Amino acid sequence: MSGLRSGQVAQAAGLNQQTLRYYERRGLLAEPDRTPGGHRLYPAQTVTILRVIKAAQRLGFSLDEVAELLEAGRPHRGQPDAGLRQRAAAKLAEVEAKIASLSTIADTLGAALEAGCDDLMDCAGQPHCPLPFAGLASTTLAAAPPT
Amino acid sequence: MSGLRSGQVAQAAGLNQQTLRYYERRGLLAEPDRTPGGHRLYPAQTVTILRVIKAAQRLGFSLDEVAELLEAGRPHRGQPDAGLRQRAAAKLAEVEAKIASLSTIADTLGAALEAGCDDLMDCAGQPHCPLPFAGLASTTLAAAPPT
DNA sequence: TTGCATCCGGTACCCGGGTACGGGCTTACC
DNA sequence: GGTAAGCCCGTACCCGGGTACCGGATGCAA
Repeated sequence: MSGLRSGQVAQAAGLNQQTLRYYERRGLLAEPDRTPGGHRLYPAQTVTILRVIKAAQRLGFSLDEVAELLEAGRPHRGQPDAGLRQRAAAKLAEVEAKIASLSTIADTLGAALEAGCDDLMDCAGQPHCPLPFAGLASTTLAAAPPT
Repeated sequence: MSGLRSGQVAQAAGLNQQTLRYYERRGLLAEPDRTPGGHRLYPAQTVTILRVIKAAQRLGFSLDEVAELLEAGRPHRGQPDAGLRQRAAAKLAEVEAKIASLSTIADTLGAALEAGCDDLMDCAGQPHCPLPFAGLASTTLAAAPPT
């Protein structure tokens, strides 16, 4: 019933132990139990958590955002936490915005390929090729919060 | 017909001069002409290029990748560069993969919201909530090149 | 020609996200 | 009990992408 040791977890999740400790420091991973000697004992669930973290992260969430998401998705302790929903909903909107932008890019790339557009710059700068890059850029910038 | 000075370009593109020089060092921006005194004189096109760079970058391309894209999209000098097409096509595939992943995440978030799934971890770890996070994670990992 | 805004280059620093290293203590197994 | 593998913590380092600071040189206009 001991749980998993850091090495096992790390291996199972495909990352290294330093990273586990790092996530722990960052608050992404709860502090696990310890053996009497001080070695970490992780619940099996941890591997799943790590996968989730990695997945979210790969998709453009920062560790802080991931932490937020996890936090947001945590069991309501006492409160029917509507705040979580809001965060989740906000994230959803973010994701959708990213998808939209990426779709634009994809279309653009596709169109460029199709059209034999050989110089992205020319295309973006001149009206002969319907490259929405520039517009996309400004749109994106306008839509984005002051980074 | 002096062209634009770094400050103007920077302002027009919404970033600062250091960044221009940085991009130049990185090879994203060609070295511009100079005044006799050594001040940079950018062609107006540069602003567009910068917008493109920013747009691409915001969408998850690293500077190196952006450089590649620009390089790829450059006029064929002598060759009918099929290589460019390939790169562009590869990027397109990448983008589409990202979109797919993001869509999964979006669906997941949406489903979680709908289902009143309050703890992402529980959901991801147990079958009662159809959260594809874990699967997504492994899929993504498997599909991705050795980062 | 003087003067102020700009720009130059170089170097140093910041942040996010890890990763490596090293000395020392646990665990586990024989 | 001995010994190797594994883990501990702290600290330092790496990379990407910028950004800041600085002293000195230019640009440009009055």
